[in-house]
Amino acid sequence: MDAGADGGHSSHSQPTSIQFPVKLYSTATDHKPLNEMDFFTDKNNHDVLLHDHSDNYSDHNHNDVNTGLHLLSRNTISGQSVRDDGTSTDSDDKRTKDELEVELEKMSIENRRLKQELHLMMMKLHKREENSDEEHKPVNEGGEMMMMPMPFIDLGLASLEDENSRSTSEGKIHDELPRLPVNNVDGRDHREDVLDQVLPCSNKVSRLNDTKNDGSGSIDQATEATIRKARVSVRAKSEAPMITDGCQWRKYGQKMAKGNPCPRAYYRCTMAAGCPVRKQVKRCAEDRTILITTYEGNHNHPLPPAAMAMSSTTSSAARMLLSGSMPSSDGIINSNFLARTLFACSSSMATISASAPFPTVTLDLTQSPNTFPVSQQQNFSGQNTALLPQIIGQSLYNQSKFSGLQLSQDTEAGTISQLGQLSRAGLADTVTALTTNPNFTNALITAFSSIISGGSGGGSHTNTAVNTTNSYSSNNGSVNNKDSEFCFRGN
DNA sequence: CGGTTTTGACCCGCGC
DNA sequence: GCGCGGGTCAAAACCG
Repeated sequence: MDAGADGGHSSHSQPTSIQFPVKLYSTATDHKPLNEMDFFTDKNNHDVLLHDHSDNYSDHNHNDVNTGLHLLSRNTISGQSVRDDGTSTDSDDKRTKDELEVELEKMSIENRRLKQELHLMMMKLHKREENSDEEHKPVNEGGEMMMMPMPFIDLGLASLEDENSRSTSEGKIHDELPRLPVNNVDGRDHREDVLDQVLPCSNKVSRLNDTKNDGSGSIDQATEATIRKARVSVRAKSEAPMITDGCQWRKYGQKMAKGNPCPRAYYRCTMAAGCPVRKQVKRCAEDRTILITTYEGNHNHPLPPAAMAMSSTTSSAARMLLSGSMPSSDGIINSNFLARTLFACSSSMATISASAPFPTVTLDLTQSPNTFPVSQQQNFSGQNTALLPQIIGQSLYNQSKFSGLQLSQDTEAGTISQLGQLSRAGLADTVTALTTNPNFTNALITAFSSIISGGSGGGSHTNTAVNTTNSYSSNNGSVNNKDSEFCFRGN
């Protein structure tokens, strides 16, 4: 068999009894196959998102793994260089225990801060419910902070794909969220509100797309099909047969792809029964050191933090693509719009392929990310990679502000339908404004770069490099309305 | 023994 | 209608 995507390596067998999220995250790390490219295992920090550092994560197996990464980015841990194989340089040895403790303490503080923020959101929600005339239950009778399963920050297609089923039989993703009191004035489950507050922009953008629920639905069948088929592809240099993205996968097929001597492997998510997420893993025909992983669909179950990073990031990219793919009121397919915009802002980061069978966002991590503006690097340097979903969510949010997108924070009944009634042209403008601003794409790529640096090198505080040539020249790529593929190159 | 991988068969959409 | 290619199924083999 060709040393292709599959390579006869098994996805890690993991306990079917899931004690989310700690158990899974820990297990995924500990049982990582040695020949698997680990994108998201961040050895020094992780779960500041919602969990204490003092818990189970601390006993990660820190075996050095030769990921086979040939990443061009410069890996750093708190400013110190590390080799690509994840081992530290000599200077690392000089790090004192105190320094590590200080770092840990910083992360703990950040963890607490985020917890407080979440708690505040929950309290806010609770307060709003108290103000209603309806009888209600406290958000959390124990008075403790409510732990939210990870999917609540999933920006992904689930809201599009699965809300379809929600309207009829209560979508699974929605039900994965903890039950908040539903007996509100509007009778609406206010988990929606929590979603809004955690990621104000991205989720509302998703709802802009989701016009089916409010009866004003105007997304036709073709668009729905496009939505379901939208994919996010990640290109990365790796000799490993597969990247570790925090999820469990089961291989269900392999095919020889036309024009590629390397087989394409098909995987489905096995973290939950009936999870619709699939991924394809193949190698680039031109450069077999490049591993191409394509994700489709969205998880219908809680994800470990490591998986959230990938899920949210790819979903954000997909969201952007899908937003741009919506037919606008003036009849222009906005993928054109988006494509032109991307070209205009950065040809080095955006290429378009008409060969993709489905709308595909490609995150190209095979190039050096060292070409971002210093300001942007500084924005993300030192960010905890476990915060990637927030980084991207914030990125989306910030860019929406830049673009003048002022989506109502109001979560009263009817808001969703109001959002759904926003004109498509307005959405197109929003998407365009979003993507016109190079900060967004830079942010996305930088965040990914941080992940890679962190995952391969074990560093948590990854600084992107110093070289800051940011070229935004034009490109002569073609645009295909139906089969657009946007490729963000960290070049 | 249960879960995963392998691999040929099958299905389906698309272009001619 | 036919062939092709992508994607999935499912039985057998494999593995821990």
